[in-house]
Amino acid sequence: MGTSVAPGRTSNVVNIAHLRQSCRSCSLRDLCLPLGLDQDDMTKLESIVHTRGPIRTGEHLFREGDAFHALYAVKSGAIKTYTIDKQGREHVLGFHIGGELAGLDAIHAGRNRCNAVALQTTSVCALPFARLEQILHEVPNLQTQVLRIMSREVSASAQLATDHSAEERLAGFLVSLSRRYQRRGLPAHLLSLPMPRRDIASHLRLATETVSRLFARFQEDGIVAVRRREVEILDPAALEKLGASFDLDGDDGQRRSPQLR
Amino acid sequence: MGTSVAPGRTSNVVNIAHLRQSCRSCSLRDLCLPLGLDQDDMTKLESIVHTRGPIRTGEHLFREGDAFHALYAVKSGAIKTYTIDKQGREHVLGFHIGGELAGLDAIHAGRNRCNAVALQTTSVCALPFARLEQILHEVPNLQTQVLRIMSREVSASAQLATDHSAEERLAGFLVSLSRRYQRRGLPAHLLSLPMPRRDIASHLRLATETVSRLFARFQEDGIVAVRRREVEILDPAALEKLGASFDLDGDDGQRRSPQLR
DNA sequence: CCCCGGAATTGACTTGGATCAATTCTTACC
DNA sequence: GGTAAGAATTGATCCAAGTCAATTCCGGGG
Repeated sequence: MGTSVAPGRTSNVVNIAHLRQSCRSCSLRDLCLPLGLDQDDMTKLESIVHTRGPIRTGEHLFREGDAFHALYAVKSGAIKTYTIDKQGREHVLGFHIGGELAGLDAIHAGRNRCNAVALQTTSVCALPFARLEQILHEVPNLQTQVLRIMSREVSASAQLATDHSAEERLAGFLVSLSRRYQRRGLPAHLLSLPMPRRDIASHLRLATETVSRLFARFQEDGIVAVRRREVEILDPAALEKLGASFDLDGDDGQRRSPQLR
Repeated sequence: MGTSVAPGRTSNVVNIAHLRQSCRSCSLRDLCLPLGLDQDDMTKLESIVHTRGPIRTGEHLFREGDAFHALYAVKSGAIKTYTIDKQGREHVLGFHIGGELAGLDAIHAGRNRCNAVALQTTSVCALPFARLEQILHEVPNLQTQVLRIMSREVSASAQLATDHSAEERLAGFLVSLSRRYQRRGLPAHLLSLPMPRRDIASHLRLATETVSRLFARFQEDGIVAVRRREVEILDPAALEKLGASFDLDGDDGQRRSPQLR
């Protein structure tokens, strides 16, 4: 797998040469790590990043138990992470769309704690962790970024834990997805979900049927319009009121002026 | 309790002078950040850390919305972190005992995302974040430590999310507490819980009554002996089997030889 | 020592969401 | 274009855990 795209002969070479300088011109530049880096810093980051060609739907990016050597930034497409418990049940831990980082939970144990599989054709940037750690020393802004991203991850799961009822959980999920789509530059009120109901259900610890019924209910109430995997948010305010969630980014819009230090 | 024992007049001065060099001699040295630091590195860390005298039961260490400037390492005692949702309900996010770090979720937003309150008389070390960030550049091992700790936090919440039934959640909670007590040097099979049932329930998203009933059930089954806040684990294996959880530290005992890089 | 108030337990009842079971809708492939 | 296989919806029933309501257990203060 790996870079074995369409099995073209030269594709590897071309890819790497082309993508080596991708951070600078990447459309996700403001989402992924490079936020606030100057040209020099960017060059350092680019020197370690390498893009992995399209991963097709259902292919795995990594598996639980694999030795950990890289973090992955999603460039396009979407992945889900999950574990299998002792009883053989799958638990979806999360979804990652463009501009989001996967694999952070592996740092601690030195091996991956979950499986990551593509929900669509997906391409990712691999950030070899050993090298990343080195340049974190040299590039203060990058260190800050990584710490902030990990911190956000911690907040996000705390967030999820506060939603109680099935209704709150699904509403919260849609609100969170909407925000992430927006950040990513996608329409915030017309979500095209990359994952099946089953995965949403597993992620929210609900039965598939419950998710389906809730979508139906939200639709009856005029909050959303659901067409299979396409969810149009008609009444964002109502949705936010249903979720117990607060804003993950802190006080609306403060994000531009990082309060740190 | 810290070192301020009897409330002497000069205790503050003495405290600070004494505690400035505490990391080196701290009994939590192997738990908290300093793991694997040499003398020089330790000195740097000590230069920024300062201990905060006893926080009494019910006193807050920080509150949601406060500007973030420090991480806190618990030296002795225990704290809980929680949020209040829009409906005014309290949600316990977690508990921190000696050797554990609180406030990691605040880095991202630049302000605290939750409240932290002492469950017992507690003393903590404050790590001013701005200065910590600086020395992370200079002390590679420390950076690694911080990344690993944050990563573990991420794994831990993923972990919690995989437990489904009430039984699994309480069993998992006890197993996790037991491991943390052990790491901290406390008896792993005789837990004295610093928190009331209500907090356990909130943390596990259960009703207090359910927690109570489950303790009763576990006791009937000979898995634990419960005497109010004292829980004796009689059959650790059975408890572990009940929780869906896997080992947070990865492959048993590897911890001494960090697999990273 | 007794009394008070919060913590914990125990019991009776209710309910949200799971489970089981069809049925319909989509998409992919002959 | 027809069919097969999975995805999603819808309906009927059941049960784990929540809620409501006492009761008991402690620890602290007068």
